[in-house]
Amino acid sequence: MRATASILHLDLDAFFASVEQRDKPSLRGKPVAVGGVGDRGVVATASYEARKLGLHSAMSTSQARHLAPHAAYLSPRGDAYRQSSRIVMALLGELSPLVEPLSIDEAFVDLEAGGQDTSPEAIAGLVRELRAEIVHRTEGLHASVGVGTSKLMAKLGSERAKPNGQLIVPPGSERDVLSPLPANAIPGVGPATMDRLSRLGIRTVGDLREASVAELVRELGQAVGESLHVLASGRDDRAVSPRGEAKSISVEDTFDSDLTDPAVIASVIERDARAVAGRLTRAGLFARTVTVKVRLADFTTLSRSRTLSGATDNPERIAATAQALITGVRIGQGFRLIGVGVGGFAQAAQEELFVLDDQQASVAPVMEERQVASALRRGSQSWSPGAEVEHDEHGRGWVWGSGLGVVTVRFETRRTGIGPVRSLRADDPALHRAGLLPMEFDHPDEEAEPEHGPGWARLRPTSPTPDTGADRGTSTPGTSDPG
DNA sequence: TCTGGGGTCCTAGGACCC
DNA sequence: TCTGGGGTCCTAGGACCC
Repeated sequence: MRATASILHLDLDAFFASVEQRDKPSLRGKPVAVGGVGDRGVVATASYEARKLGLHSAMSTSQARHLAPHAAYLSPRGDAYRQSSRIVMALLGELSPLVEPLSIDEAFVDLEAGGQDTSPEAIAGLVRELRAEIVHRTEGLHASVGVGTSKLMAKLGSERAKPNGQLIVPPGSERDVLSPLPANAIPGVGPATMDRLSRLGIRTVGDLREASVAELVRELGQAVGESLHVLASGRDDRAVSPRGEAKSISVEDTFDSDLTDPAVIASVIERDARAVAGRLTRAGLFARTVTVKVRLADFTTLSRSRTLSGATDNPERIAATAQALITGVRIGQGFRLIGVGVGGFAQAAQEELFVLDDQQASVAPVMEERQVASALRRGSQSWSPGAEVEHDEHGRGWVWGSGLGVVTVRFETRRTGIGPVRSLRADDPALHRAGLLPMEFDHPDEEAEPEHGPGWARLRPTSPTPDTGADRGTSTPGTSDPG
């Protein structure tokens, strides 16, 4: 914990859904849910309009459709989210060399390390400009920002500032802010930990602080018990540290219906193993440990892993190891999910002296991709809802829905305003998948050192950014955003 | 209303080594 | 024969995050 509020936490509001609303003008102001659109899907992000109808992340899509039958249900467009994320992260990098991305839409920034003026007035102004600049560079996305004396306080601040707001938690107010919060306001306290805590009679962060460390450690284990007590007391000294290299890579699929056919299972393993190997190779990494994950029909989740004697990025080797591992799992009522992952990374391959045991695995016949697709009952060229397309005659648009050989497309982009809907034949030769519409501030290949110091405000293009949305959080007692 | 996908970190037991 | 103690690696599972 520091003397000044100089750690910033930024969270992009309803990120996936907001990107969709930005890129699809007809969805602005409407309920939108992004996630798995099938029977077994879950909502990854709901727009604020959808949240008013009771939708939220992790809710099953079938339940969401029940609550909000007229909302738009879209498959995620990872490339589009990464494009906007890059822009925001690059902007944060201009504030300080110490930026720690937590996920695609969240990051901590150490403003002190960036040489920023950390007086409350300066911070409030800086954050306001930062948020306006994000709207400008991302063409309309909003962020909520918290600033505090520690990571915990900054994160709680941005949480409270949502949506589209900012909040500086004043130094010295930490305990007062923390005490009344429910214990699960602390990141890391989920349902299981909350259950155990309530058995100890602990409900709030204040209760947590009063509890003895010994008791917490006994109930929750060494690491969780100790860190929880420290955080609850507001003594959070965790540094903002840019992420190291990834520690694992994995791919997994949940199937529309449980898989029981060994040949289909083998083909899925083969495909996933190759996908993982491809990502390894592109990252220039080699892995020693191969893991197979299986979820049974009754939702029990199993994993089997094997550590090789040398690191590899060889698709055949990874596939053979994964095949050998899954052969050891009884199929029973069927597999709901299958995943393949690798870990234990090395920078170079160390091929093994003995590569015998995996080859002995009885490998079921592997099917063609087309056969796998049909076995999984997924159209090999189905158009996923939300996908960007281009039509030779009608121009750019996105898939509204498809089925029975017909694709319905709305022809609009974030630059066009609301466009018309047309139904086309799914095999219309003039209809293509489209790439991302480029964004002015996106520089995916740029590895240049960001500019530090004086801040980006001076580097900003001269075109004025319209003021978007009022700050929320200015009226929250015990906080300082002079507005 | 049955529960995604991609990750990280922790725990606990057993093997193995000195 | 009646059995320490510590360290590291591996495996499996679980909690949690967005």
